Amino acid sequence: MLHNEAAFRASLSRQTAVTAICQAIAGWIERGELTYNDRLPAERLLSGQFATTRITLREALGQLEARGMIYREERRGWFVSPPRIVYNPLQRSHFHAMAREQGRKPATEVLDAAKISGPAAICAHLALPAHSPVFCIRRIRRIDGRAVLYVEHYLNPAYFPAILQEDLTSSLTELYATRYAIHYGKVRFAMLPTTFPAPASQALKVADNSPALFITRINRDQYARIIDCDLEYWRYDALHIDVEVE
Amino acid sequence: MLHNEAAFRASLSRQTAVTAICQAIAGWIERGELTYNDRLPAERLLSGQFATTRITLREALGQLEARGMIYREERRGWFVSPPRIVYNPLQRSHFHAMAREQGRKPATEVLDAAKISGPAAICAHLALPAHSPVFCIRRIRRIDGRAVLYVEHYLNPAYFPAILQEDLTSSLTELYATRYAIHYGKVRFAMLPTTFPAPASQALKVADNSPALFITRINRDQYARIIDCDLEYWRYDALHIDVEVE
DNA sequence: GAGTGGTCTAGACCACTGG
DNA sequence: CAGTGGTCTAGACCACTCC
Repeated sequence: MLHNEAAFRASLSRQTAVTAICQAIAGWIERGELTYNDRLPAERLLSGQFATTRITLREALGQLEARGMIYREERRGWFVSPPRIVYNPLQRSHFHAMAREQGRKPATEVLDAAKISGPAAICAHLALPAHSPVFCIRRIRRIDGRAVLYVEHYLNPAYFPAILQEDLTSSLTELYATRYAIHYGKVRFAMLPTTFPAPASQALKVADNSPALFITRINRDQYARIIDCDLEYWRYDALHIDVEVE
Repeated sequence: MLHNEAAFRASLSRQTAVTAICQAIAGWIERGELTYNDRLPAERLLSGQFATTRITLREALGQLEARGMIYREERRGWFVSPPRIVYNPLQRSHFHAMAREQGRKPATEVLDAAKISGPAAICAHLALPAHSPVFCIRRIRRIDGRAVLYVEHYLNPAYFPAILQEDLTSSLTELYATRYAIHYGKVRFAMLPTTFPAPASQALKVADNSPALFITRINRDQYARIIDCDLEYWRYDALHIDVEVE
C-alpha cells in the first residue's frame, strides 16, 4: 500500500510551522527558561519571532494547551501550566489538606450560598422529591493562586440546620464533622470531559469554550445516608486522578 | 465596578459569529436533523451557508468538538458524536460485554503482540525489575464501528505462558479465566486528560494533537498479585466514567 | 481527478486589561 | 491610553480520500 506508506512517512517527518513552534516553546519549558505560571511573550511578538502569522501561532498555542503544557486566562495571556494535583475522588475530599500534602498553596472563595428549590437532577442525586429545598453553595478553589476548580455543593438541609450562617470558606468536611458530627462514608462519582458552563468560565476567568473535567460526586455519611452532592468543574490540565480501592 | 458589569453583560449577550454557528449546528443535532455518526456538510459549504470564512467556521467546529458534540476523522470530515459509553474502570474490564449491555456494537483489532524488554515505567507498574521481559499487546477497540480506544496491555509473562499464540481478538479477561484460571481482583487506576501519542492517533485516525483521556490501570488477580497493566487512550468524547464503590 | 480537510498568509477591528 | 488577546476577512496551496 504505497498510499499508507506515504502517509506514514509524512506523519513521522512532517515538520509544519505549527509543530516547529510547539517544539520550540515546549523546549523553553523543559529547559526551565519558562517555569510554572510564567507568562508567555505576547502573541504578536511570538508570531514575529517565528516569522508566521498570529493565526498559525495561536494554532500552536492551542495544541500546547490541549496537552496541558500551557493555559490561558481570558484576555490576559498564556501561562505555563504548573504540575497537576493528584486527586482521589473516592476519598473524603479535603481540598486544603490534599493541596498542602503536595506542597501547594490552596485557597477557597465562596461565590454565594443560599437555600433554593432544587433542580430535578440535583434532587434525584440526593434522593429527594423534585423541587425540594436544598442548600446551594458555590465556591471556587485555587492552587498557588490559580483558580482551578468551580464547584456547586448541594446539601440536604435536613442534616445541616443553619449551616449557611457558618464560615463556608474552610473545609465543609471539617464543618460537617465538628458542627454536625457527620462524617463522609461511601462516595459515588462520575466524570466526563466537556467545556465549562457559563457561570464557571466566568468565575475562573477562562474562555467559555475551554475544555473542562466535569466531576459529579454523591456523598454518603457514616450511616450511608446521602448527605450532599458536588458538581465540580476542573481546569482539565490541573488534575491527575488516582484511584486505589482499599 | 463598571468594568465588570460591562464584561458581564458582554459575556451574556455576546453573539459572535462563532457562537451563532455553534447554536445552529447544535440545533440540527438536537432536533435530530443530524444523528449519530452522520457526516456534516463540507467546511466550504458550511462557511458559505453561514456567510463566513473557513477559519471562523473551523473555530466553531472546534468548540463543538471540545463539548463532545462532534468529532473529526483525519481528512475525512466532521461527524456527530454518538452517546458516551458508561465505564467503571474499577470493574474487571470486559469491553465487549460492557458495550453490548449498553446496546452498542463492540469490535477489537489486534495491532501487534510481542515479547519485549519492558520500559522502566511499565516494569515499575508491574513490580518487576527494569527491562524485564514482558508481553505487550496493542489493540484498538471500536464502538459501532468508530475507533474509540487505543490500548497497550503489558502482561507479566510468568502468569501467562504461551498467551501470544492464543486468539487475542476476544476478551483478555475471558482468556485469563478459561486458560489460566486467573481472575481480576483489585484494580488501581489513574487518569489524566492529554493528547494522543503518535501511534495512537495513527491507529485511531485522529489528528495527532487531538485531546484524549489517558487511563492507566494496574490489575491484580484473586491472590492480589499484579498480573498486568493497561495504558488506555480514549477519545475523550466517548467516555462517561462512573465509579461506585461496593 | 474532483473534492475534502490541513495548513498558512497578511492583514483588520473590537473589547478588554493594566499601568 | 497603550497593548493585549478575541474575532474575523478573503483569499491560497498542499496532501489526502474517495470515486
